[in-house]
Formats: sequence, C-alpha cells, structure tokens
Amino acid sequence: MDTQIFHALADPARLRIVEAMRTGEHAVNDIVERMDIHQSGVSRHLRILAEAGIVQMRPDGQRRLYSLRPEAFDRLEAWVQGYRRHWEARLDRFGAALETHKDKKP
Amino acid sequence: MDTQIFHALADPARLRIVEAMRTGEHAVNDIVERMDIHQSGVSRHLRILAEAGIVQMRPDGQRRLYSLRPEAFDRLEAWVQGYRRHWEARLDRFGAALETHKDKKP
DNA sequence: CATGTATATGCGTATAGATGTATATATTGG
DNA sequence: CCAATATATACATCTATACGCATATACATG
Repeated sequence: MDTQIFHALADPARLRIVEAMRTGEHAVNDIVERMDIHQSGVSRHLRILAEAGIVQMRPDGQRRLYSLRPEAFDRLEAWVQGYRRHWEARLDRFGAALETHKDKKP
Repeated sequence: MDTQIFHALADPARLRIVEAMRTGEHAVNDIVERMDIHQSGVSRHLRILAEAGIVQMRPDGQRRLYSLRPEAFDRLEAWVQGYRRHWEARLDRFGAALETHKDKKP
C-alpha cells in the first residue's frame, strides 16, 4: 500500500472536496463556492486528488467536471479489509484472544 | 470524517509501522530494528498513531507493547463503504449511469 | 479577432512536519 | 541507592506543503 491516497485525504480542504463530490460531478467553481479558499488552491487540491487516483476530470466546454473514481475507494476498502480478515482469523483460532482487542470487562 | 487518521497513515514510516504490527504486539525496539530511522523517531510516530486511535499501548516491564486498534479500521471501512453504497444506489436507479464510473467502451 | 469566463500554474511566503542528537523519565536487577 | 535498559521528549534544522496573488492557457461568443 502506498501512502499517496492517505496523503491526498489527509488535508482538510481536500477531504471536504471529496465529501462534496459524493453527489456527482462538479465544476471547479462549484467547489470554490462551497469552500473558503481561493480558486487556485482548489485547482491544486484537485490535481493532487487526481494524481492519487481519487478523482477524474472530464472537459465540458470551458469547464472541467471532476468526479470521484470508485476504484480508489475499492483499493482503500480492500486494504482495510486485509486487517479485518487478519483479526477475524486470529479470533477464530483463539477465543481468549478477545482480550487483545477489547477493553477489559469489569 | 476527520483527517486525523489519514494524516497518521500518510507518512511512509508510519504506514510501515502499521504494516509491521499486523502480526500483533511489538515493543518499540522491535520496530526500531525493522526501520531505518532513529528510536526517537519511532516513538514520535507511535505517539501520532496513538493519538489517531490507530494503536494502543500496554506497559510490560520496562517496555511498551504497541498493537493495532481494530476500531480505527472499522471506522475507516465504514467511511469507505459509505461511498460504495452511494454508488451502488445510483447504479440501481440508473443502469446507464455506468458511464459515470467506467472508462468508455470502444 | 476581441472580450469574457473558467481553470491551471509560477512565484514568494508562512507554517507544519520529519529527523537526529542529546537528555529526561521510567523500570529492573544488584 | 546505583547502573543498565527501554522509551519519551525538548531542541534545532531541514524539507515539504498550503496559501494567495498574479498571470498564463483554454474555450466560447459576438
């Protein structure tokens, strides 16, 4: 796993952009209006998100429509699930190992 | 969703530490031996990972045993799945909307 | 072609973050 | 209590990066 996707999502402004794009395609100016940073900053953030594979761009006249790339989220989900599967396997083999992951019961 | 967990995983050294801890608890020096950074750096990285809720610490004599916290991965997985569910809902409603997420077929 | 609109980028600056060194704080054993 | 071991932290430094401003580029329209 590369850190690039985490780095891209680690900036508050970029995460806000990603959350805003849940609803579909957005032009750059649409995003600028929802944020409190300059248009140049939004463009730079979008470039970083694109380089990380999180967004894609489609030209539409003089505008550029950005949208999320599900593949990026698939990769992230697969990575996270690798850890879950690991723990589940351990729990299957050692019931008592629950103590490893839960707070002690009073 | 807060950026803290992404920020914690965005550093290559910290991600290596997390990956190394897949196999269970590790003392600080165990991790230092596997990395090419100084012990002070490892301690700092572990603090950041702990503050992000990714690792927990358990004293064992003069050593501190660190391990991963599955809850952090659960939260991350839930966040990612929020996006997947969103797209799946859209795909259910609009079959043609496949174009939104896949490269155009030749 | 000229003008307006939308987006990207070079530049300077300010701030955050990663690192090593040295030192402080536990904890153990004698 | 003293020495050794394990870990954390203060400090200085170096690098990365986020930001706004100004400007460049691309497209549309008259």
